[in-house]
Amino acid sequence: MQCERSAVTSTDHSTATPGPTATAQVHEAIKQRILDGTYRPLQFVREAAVARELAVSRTPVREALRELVSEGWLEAIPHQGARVSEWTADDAREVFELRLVLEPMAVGLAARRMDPATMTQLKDLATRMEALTEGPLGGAEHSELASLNHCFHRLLIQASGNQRLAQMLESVVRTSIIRRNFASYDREALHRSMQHHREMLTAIAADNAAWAENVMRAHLLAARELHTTIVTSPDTAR
Amino acid sequence: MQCERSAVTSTDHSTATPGPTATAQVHEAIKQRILDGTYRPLQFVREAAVARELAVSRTPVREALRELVSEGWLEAIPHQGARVSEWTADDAREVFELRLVLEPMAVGLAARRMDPATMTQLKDLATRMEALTEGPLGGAEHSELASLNHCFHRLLIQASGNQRLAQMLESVVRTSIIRRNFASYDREALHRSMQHHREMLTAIAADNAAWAENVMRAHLLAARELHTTIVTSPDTAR
DNA sequence: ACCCTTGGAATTGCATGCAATGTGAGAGAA
DNA sequence: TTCTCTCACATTGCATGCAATTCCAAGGGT
Repeated sequence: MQCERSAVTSTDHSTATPGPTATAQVHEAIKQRILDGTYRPLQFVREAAVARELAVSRTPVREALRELVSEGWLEAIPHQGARVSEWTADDAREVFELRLVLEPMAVGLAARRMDPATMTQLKDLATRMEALTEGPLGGAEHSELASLNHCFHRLLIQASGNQRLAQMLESVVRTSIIRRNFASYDREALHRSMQHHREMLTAIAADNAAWAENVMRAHLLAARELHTTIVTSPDTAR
Repeated sequence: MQCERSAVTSTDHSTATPGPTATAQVHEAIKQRILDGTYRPLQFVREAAVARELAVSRTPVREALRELVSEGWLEAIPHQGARVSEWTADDAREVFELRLVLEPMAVGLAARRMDPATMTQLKDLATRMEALTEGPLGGAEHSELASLNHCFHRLLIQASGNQRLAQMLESVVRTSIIRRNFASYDREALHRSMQHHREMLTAIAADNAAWAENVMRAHLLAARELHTTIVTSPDTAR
C-alpha cells in the first residue's frame, strides 16, 4: 500500500515518526492488527499484553496508543484503556458526506496545479488498471485493482497542493477501507469506473476543474450505489 | 471560549481526555501557552522544563506532547523534541481553501437537519452580536464579538449532524484564530457580517440549503478580503 | 583559512516500580 | 430470589533511573 510517492518535500506532520523508534514500530504493529481484524471493534487493547507480545516495555506502547487515539483508530476511556473504534451506519454516512465534498475539491484544485510528472504517473496507473479489467478476474486481480485504485486516488489528492486536505482525506477514507475490494463490481461497473478515471485525467489536462469535479462526484455516487445495493439490509441512508 | 454546548451525546474522540488526569492538564496548559504566545513558532518545548514548571514528572508531559503533535499544534523531530508549528502563507491558503468548502457544506447540512432548540440559540447569539455592533466599539466589545462569533459558527457546524466534519473544522480554524479580532472591521463591514448571520438563519428556516451555503461563502470571502487588504505589505497571496 | 574529527553536554527514548482508580465477584441482608 | 455492600484484582496513571542519540564546540590536521 505504499504507492511509491514521488518527491514529497512536505512537512509530514501526520503520523509523527515512521522512524526506527520503538514507539513508531508499535504504532504500525497495532494499526496493522486493527486492519487484520486481530483487534476487533470495541475490543480493548491492553498495553501490558501488547508490550509482552512485541517484546518492549509498556512505555512505547502507551505512547503509540495515545497517537492512535488522536488519529481516530482507537477511543480512550480514562483509567480503563483504549479500544478499537466501532463502525456504525452513521459513521459510514459521515464519511461519505465528507468524501463527496472533499474529493471533488481535491481534483478541482489538482486541475489547476497539475504538473507533468504527476500526470504521467496517473496515466500509467489508469492504464495498468484498465489492462487488469480486460483479463480474467480472480481474487488476485481484485486485490491488485484495489491497490492501484487506492494509489490513483491518493496521488490525485496529493496533486491538489493542499496538505491538510490530503491528510484529512487520508484519515477519513482509511477507516472505511478496511476491506475495499472490487469483488462486487460486475464488468459494466468496472468499465464505468475505469472510464471515470480516464475522464478525470482528460478534464484535468483540459484545465477544466468543474468537469473533473463532477466526474469525481459521479464516480463516488456510482460506487456508493453498488455498495448499498449489495449490503441491502441495514438502511445506511441516514 | 466554551460556548455552552447543549446536549452533546457525541462520542468525543477528539482531544482524548479533558478529565482530571495530569496528562490532560498538561495538554491544556501547553495549548494555552501556544495561544498566549508564550511558546513562539519554531520554539522547542522541552519536556523537562514543562515538567518542572507544572510540577509533574516528564511522563505526562511526554504524552501530552505526543497528543499535541498528532493534533497539529506541534511538530516532532525524533530525538530532538517537539516545537511549535510554523504558520506560513501557504498554511493560510490551505486553511482558507478548506473553510470555503467545509463551512458551506456544514450550513447546507444544517439546513436539512436543524432542530428548533439549536435555532433558538443561534438567533439569540445573532441578536446579541447585533446589539453589540450598535453601541460604542472598544476593545471589550471587539473581544466579546469575537467570542460570540466563534460560538455562532461552532454551533452552526455542530448542527450539521456530522461529527467528523465538526472536528475537522475545529482543528482547522483554531490555528488561524490565534488572534481573530474584529478591530479591522469598519461599521459597514460589521453590519454586513451581522446581516450574513441573520440571512443564513433565514435560509435555513426556509429549508433552502443552497441559499445558506452561498451566503456562507460570501461571508467567508468578505472576511478574507478585509484581512488581506489590511495586512497589505507582504504578498500573502502565494 | 577551512574542513574533519572528537569529545562532552543536553535531550529524548525506554524500562521498571509504585500509586490511584475502576471493575467484578462474592457474601450478606431484605 | 434480588439487591447492595465490600474487598481483592486487574489495569491504567505517574515517577524515576538509565541508555541511546543528537548537537555543538573545541582541537588537530590539511
